[in-house]
Amino acid sequence: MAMQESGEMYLETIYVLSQKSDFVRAIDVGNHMGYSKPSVSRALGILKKDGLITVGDSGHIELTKEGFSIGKKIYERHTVLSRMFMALGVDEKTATDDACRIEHYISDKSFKAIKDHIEKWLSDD
Amino acid sequence: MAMQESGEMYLETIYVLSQKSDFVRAIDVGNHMGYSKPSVSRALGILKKDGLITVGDSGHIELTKEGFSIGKKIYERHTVLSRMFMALGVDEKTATDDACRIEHYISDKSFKAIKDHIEKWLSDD
DNA sequence: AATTATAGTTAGCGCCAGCTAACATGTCAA
DNA sequence: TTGACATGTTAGCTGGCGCTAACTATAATT
Repeated sequence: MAMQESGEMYLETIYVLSQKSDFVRAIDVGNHMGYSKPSVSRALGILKKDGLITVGDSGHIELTKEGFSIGKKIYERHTVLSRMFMALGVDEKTATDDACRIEHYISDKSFKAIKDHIEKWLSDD
Repeated sequence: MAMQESGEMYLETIYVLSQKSDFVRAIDVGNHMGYSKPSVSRALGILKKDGLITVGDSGHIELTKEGFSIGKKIYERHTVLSRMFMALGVDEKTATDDACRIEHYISDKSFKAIKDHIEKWLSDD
């Protein structure tokens, strides 16, 4: 089945936390997202079942190749969309909040179109 | 409670159908959205309870002032976002599909920023 | 008048994805 | 060693919002 907003958010969070720490545990994900332990536990179970993460005996979460590529993709959208909104004069909080929702709903095609456009636009100006 | 994507879609649909017809019934909404009668029936019940629509004895649906303003607002976002994506070179189907989801998730601030920008950008070019 | 079609509702199912309560484990400190 | 805190899981609740099946009521057709 197609990845849901929820699953993408978990993967993105794991991706981001992995950049900053040597390891990522369920509790870290929950703290970062503001979700309860059981919610995280179940969500990770699904991601594991779907082959998007692996969890070692120590509880350390690793993204699989596919999980990594989704997490990274969503995070890139997040940064590009946030920067776009801020470049348009939107305050940081609103920009990142909006990016955080839209990142899950925009198609590859439209995202690429936006990205290409703002690159051109920001360099021309 | 805050308006959900689902409720906004119903209001937008009723708004659009109202522009084209003398009256709008539940069945028309269902046909347009591709939803079953019971789904529409319940959704309309909620919108009615929330004071966003009224339904006369004939089954004709009317938007209240508040329902109208939401429907109109979402529809405006739909058209502006669609046109934006198409102006960026995205095909019509993708553009409208994306607009149809994003229209529910973008803040007023960011939408206004985008709208202002593309107006300027399209006129400059 | 009897049948059939159209419109709407009620009851109940399923999936998603939060939540709390309660419990199992493991580690660390008194 | 024992008690407390941290981490994770299980069971079960909730609300959102699709669905089908089955019913009612009204309108149109034969």
